[in-house]
Amino acid sequence: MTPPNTARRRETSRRAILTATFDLLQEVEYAKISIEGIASRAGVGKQTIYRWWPSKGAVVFDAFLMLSEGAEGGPVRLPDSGDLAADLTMVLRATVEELTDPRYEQPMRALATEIAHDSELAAAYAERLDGPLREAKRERLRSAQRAGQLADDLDLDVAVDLIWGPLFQRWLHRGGPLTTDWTDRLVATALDGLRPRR
Amino acid sequence: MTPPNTARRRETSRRAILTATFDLLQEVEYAKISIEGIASRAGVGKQTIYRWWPSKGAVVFDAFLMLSEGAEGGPVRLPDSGDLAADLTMVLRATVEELTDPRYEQPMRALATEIAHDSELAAAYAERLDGPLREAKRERLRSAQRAGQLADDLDLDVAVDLIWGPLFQRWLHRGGPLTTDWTDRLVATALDGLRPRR
Amino acid sequence: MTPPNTARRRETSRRAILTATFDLLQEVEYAKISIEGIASRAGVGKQTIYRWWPSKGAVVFDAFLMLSEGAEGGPVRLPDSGDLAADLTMVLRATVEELTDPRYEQPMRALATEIAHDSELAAAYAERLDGPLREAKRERLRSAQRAGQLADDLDLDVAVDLIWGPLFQRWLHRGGPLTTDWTDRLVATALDGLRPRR
Amino acid sequence: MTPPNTARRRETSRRAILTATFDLLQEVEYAKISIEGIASRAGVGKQTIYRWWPSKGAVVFDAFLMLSEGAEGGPVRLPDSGDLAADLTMVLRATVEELTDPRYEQPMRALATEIAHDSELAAAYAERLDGPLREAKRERLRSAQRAGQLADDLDLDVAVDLIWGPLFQRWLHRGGPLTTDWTDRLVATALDGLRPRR
DNA sequence: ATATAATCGAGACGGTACGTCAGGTCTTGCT
DNA sequence: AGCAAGACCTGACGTACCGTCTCGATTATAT
Repeated sequence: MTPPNTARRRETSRRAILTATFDLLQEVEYAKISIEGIASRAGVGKQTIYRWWPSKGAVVFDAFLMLSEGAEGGPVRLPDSGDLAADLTMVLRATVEELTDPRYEQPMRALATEIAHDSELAAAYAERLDGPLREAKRERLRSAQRAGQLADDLDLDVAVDLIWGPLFQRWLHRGGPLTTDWTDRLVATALDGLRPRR
Repeated sequence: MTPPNTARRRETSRRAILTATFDLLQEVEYAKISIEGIASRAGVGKQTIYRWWPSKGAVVFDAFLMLSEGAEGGPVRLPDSGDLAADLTMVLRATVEELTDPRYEQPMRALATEIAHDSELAAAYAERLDGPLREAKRERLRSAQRAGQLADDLDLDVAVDLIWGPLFQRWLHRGGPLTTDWTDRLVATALDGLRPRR
Repeated sequence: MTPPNTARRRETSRRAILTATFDLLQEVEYAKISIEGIASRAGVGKQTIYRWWPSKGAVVFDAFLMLSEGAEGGPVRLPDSGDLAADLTMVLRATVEELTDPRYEQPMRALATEIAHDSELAAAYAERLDGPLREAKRERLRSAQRAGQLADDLDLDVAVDLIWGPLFQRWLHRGGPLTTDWTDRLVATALDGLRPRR
Repeated sequence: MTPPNTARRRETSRRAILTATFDLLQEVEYAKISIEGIASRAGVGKQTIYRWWPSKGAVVFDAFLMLSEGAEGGPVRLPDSGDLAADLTMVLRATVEELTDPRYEQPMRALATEIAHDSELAAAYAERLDGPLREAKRERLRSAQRAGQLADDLDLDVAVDLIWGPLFQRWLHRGGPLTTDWTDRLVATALDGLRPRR
């Protein structure tokens, strides 16, 4: 994602570009964001963007990366109180909070749709951004599995998809309101399954 | 979605535009499709598009609508052999087939991302395109519920999300390969839930 | 200038079009006047204009024709007090008045430049609009010639051009201010010639 | 007539645009010339035209300017054989030749009518294009005046208008054929005046 | 008085050009 | 060498009009 020799690269320009990008994402519709706009907002020549990023999506992606690296101190962990249902409920509620936060909603939709169209970006996303988070989710489930709260033969990847897939889908496609009621039922249903339990 | 008086509208132009749109969606990346391109491909003046549709997304949407209306004869129904697991497995495999069909993949990604950015479009999608299909899904589950195969207190809407949400999410975000193996495990896990039975 | 059978033609529409045209000429730059604009201002279908006039210039021309026919009662005559210099001075001052009248300046510039580009229109202009006026000018000079105030062998057509040519030229090309001082000197110089007398 | 900083301007583009403009003026009716047409003929982006010229008329004007600057070597001078009538006759015949030359007629009509509608352009024309020529005309007359061939109190500006005004007027408004016979009579009448001598 | 046919208003249509915005490349000095 | 600045060619935007073409709904004779 950064072709030439990084040595002489000016760090201040890089940060200015990524910050300007993220700021713009919050302010205007994604489709209306332009390289020119980013450059002028960042006080940077267009060439400086084209030199270091192959596409607008890549800039957006790096803007998120910068943000997440800034936030992070050490590996991500999901809460583990021993009560899986309670922990999941809490995490999903927090996720909903973030997804509907006006500061992040538009930028995240932008990232999501860029990924949908660009498989290289999708791979980078899977590795750099989603990877650690997904591992944390898997880890929390593994812990529950060890505690006998989940089926032994459960495919943890499928399980992660089963819980978070519906949430992201509903959010991205506006399938309905993201209420706590809904997330709570989602967790319960995923844990118990559709079939009647005795 | 169609502002002026529809009376004098020329049906041949309308069809030409929608057909051209869908054809283009298969050939070139969505972002590179232009109103100008659609108009010239359809042999139509640009104004004729701007007169009847408010945005590129709306045209794309109507192109899908035309397609689905053409295909449909009566209400959509999911197979009902009495064996829910088998039926769902089959339907999901077919869905995967469609989602990865080169003719439809790009157009459907385009539609999905347009919906993600335009809530009006999302509403129209929910009502006109996804609505009947979702009702069919719910109906199949209701039938199973009546047969005692699903929990009595199951929220069918959540159930639908639980099965199809992960699928669409994995497809759209390229979360991994869409193999029959994965869909089969998805169905099984959704039906049984994450918790151990017995 | 009016092709089909004039019998069934609606006179009210014709007048509305010509009036609207002349009004528009006063209000907006000639280049910005459109058939659509005239039609909508006149409350008339575009086809009604296209049916009866071959070009925008022709409509403008007819608008002038209508005006001049309205004004006229009998043939045009220039004043003839017996004092040619005085009469010409007066007439030229009046002409300047008209050429710089804000109600007429723009429309007349429009007509003048249409004529410059369309020789058919120029012929119609020469015959219907300029013709009678030019004949009146010639007649006034002929009268002076009979009175021995002009050279016997004078070509009256050249004489008319010599007096009014410079005026129109200065007006149309904005060669300088059209003051009474200038017109008076023009008349005097034209009458006496450039060469020294005696 | 040239807004931004001229420093970075590409001279090749400028010349291509002006040349293309002049060429087009010879080929097609002025009203049918478009910025788009000029740009494509010149192999230039439209923006490059809009960047440096405010209007189509300004481009046309500069095209003429380029031509006249190319032709010129030093200040313009009218022939001075000592015989004013002969010299003027010759010059007017040459002017007629030029005005009716198929290469220049349409372009010059275009320039003339642009000037008629745009007073800024008219001012630029008066200063840059017509100015030197008019001074040459005045100078020739001044020389004749010194030689006692013209009245001492003659206003040379009026005199210039008296000779060339009728010519341009007849040409632009197609007032009649531009024969040598007519121009010769024009010169004679202007010199002698309308009043009888002796 | 009624049929009948041209004219009318309205405005959709396939086009062309408008003047603007942005994309991505290239060039020019400055640091 | 990287950079800010910005000119350049390209292509698309959304709008305004072009001149043609239906549509009913008036008229104004010609039956």
